[in-house]
Amino acid sequence: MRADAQRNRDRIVEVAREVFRDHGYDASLDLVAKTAGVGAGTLYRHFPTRENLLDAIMQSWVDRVQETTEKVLAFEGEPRDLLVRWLEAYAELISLHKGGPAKLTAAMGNPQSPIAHKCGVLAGATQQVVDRLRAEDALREDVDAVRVCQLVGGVATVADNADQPVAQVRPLLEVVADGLLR
Amino acid sequence: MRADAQRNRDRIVEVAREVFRDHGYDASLDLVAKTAGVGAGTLYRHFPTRENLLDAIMQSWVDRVQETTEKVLAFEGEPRDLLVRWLEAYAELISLHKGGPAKLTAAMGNPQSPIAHKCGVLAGATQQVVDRLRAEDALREDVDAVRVCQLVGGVATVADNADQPVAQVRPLLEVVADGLLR
DNA sequence: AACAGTAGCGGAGACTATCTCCACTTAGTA
DNA sequence: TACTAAGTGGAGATAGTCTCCGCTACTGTT
Repeated sequence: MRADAQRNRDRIVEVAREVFRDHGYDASLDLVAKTAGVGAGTLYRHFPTRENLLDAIMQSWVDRVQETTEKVLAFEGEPRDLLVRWLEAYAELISLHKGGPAKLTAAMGNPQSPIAHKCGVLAGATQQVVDRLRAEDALREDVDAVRVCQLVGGVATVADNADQPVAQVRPLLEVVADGLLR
Repeated sequence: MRADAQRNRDRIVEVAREVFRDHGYDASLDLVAKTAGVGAGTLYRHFPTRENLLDAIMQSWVDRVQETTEKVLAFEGEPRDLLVRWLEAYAELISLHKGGPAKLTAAMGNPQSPIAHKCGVLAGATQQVVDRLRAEDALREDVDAVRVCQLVGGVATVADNADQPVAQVRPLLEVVADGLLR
């Protein structure tokens, strides 16, 4: 990629992050372009869809997921504790942006989605948690990582839609955790 | 209201129901107007916002909720059976329209919403189920009707976002049910 | 340093959806 | 039948998405 194109790309991502934070994820993309000082065509060439742009913005989010994941997986203790910790971490991670829970949970089950691969870390970590609980025979038989993600995703989506802070759904996550365990 | 205005109103509601079913909740309102054979102005005078129109459409939905509710509440059997039946009925009822789970679950916690009062029947029925389980001391202490609604709403929302049929989330509802019970 | 070739740019404008305005039509009434 | 105000419809204002293409200027070559 040419140097000036790279500069524009970076600038668009940087500006978009601010615009989306200030105006919500529905903000006009033309506004993003104008604020970044580029034409609409330039924005759309770099990011054909809104999702592609979100994808780029989320790169820093992926780093954060990685970090949190390692922390939780390092935990050695009761299965229920591990599970609750993971569910909470998961809910928090997907709720960092308004609209995140719904978007990420939908992307999780749809490999076509441009942000699907960003979810890989989350899916992988959930799988690891499931494996550990399975090894200790603490989990229901009919449960897999996908279902865990769906359940937490659902709870987080509800909180997000109601403009509630994620912290407030802890009791729901405990219910989910107890339902997941034997 | 003048007779012709009433006719137009009824026709718009009838047509909108079909259009929304076929094209999703985001269908163009101008399309609804055109299909109903009225001008956009007529539609917007009767229903200033999209939500107002949805509200009108949902009247028949309320009737259906009432009916289903009575059926489930008439069930006499094991607490877990009752709960699972209700969770399934609930999920199905809020999933009748694409986008319904998210909209209804959000409205459930927001009394300002134009469709909030439509949820009264659902909330009431859930409360009745909770009361019965509570009487039999089958429910966790920290659980109330609101939380039950949030959990099922979340699961249904995930299914809806992923374009899965509601029937497919039965296992998730069982997990939720087991988590809710003592 | 000058040049050529092309990657990349910008923004006008096509397209679509929402919603308003007001000249015109028609139901209800006397 | 004639009056009047409730009701209508659809053109057009406004706003967002996305494309097209003539022009600009970056980069590698000489």
